Amino acid sequence: MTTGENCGELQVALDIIVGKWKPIILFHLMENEKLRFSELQRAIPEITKKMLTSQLRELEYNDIVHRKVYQQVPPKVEYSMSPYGHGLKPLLVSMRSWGTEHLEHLEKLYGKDNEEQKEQI
Amino acid sequence: MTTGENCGELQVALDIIVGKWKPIILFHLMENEKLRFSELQRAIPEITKKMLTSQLRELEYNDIVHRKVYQQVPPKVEYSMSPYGHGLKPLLVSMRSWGTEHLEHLEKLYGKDNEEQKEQI
DNA sequence: CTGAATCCCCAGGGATACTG
DNA sequence: CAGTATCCCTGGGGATTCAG
Repeated sequence: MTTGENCGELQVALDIIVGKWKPIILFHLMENEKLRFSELQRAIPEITKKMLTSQLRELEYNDIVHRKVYQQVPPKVEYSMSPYGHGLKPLLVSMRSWGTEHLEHLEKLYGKDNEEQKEQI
Repeated sequence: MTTGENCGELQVALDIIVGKWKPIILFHLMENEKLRFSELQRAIPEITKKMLTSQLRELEYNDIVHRKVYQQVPPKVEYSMSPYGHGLKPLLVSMRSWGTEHLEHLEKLYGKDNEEQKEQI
């Protein structure tokens, strides 16, 4: 087996949770059970409808989130983690804690004002 | 605590391993102990020098990989996982296995020919 | 051999307006 | 309310060239 051969699978996993908005969307859905489209919008004020829609659609395609449409007027749509999607939570949590520790590590390396140094790359 | 508040940490973790080439670079370095610049190039033929350099620089800044320069002519540079960087391996491996399982899951959902359907999003 | 510097392109997002 | 549809712009990468 050549090295890095099965790296595509990692990429697959990344594609699910990468995207400017997917992480925050996922955390909101992890902590809130059910959220309407407008609730997600209010929770993430900077996101546009277009982006929210597309990110949710991708997550839905990957069976991470479930989309429940209430046939009524005015429309009502609820998003939630799918049963399968819950299997992603441990990974999400692990990544978040690694990120937290990494921030501290960077601080040790470069000091508190590491933002400027980051620019210099 | 408002929901999604600490999502930035997840983003931090993602920024490390995201990038078209970082995953494959990391797997090569995980499995090979030490690799020269040109060896990485040969291992990943499609990558350009520019990209390889920039991705390695970012990984180096984050103390994931170590860069050892031999002061000699012709130049020789060896890249390897840093001691700290090894702490990322479990996460990488977890993500890869999740990715593997997810591919099977998608296959169950959409069948073997899921590439076409993916286009339809 | 290991990069740095330039130029260039296009797809991923943002802003805005419209619709069932 | 929950999206589409359009237009537009930026920057992440690719190709190529130069350099120590």
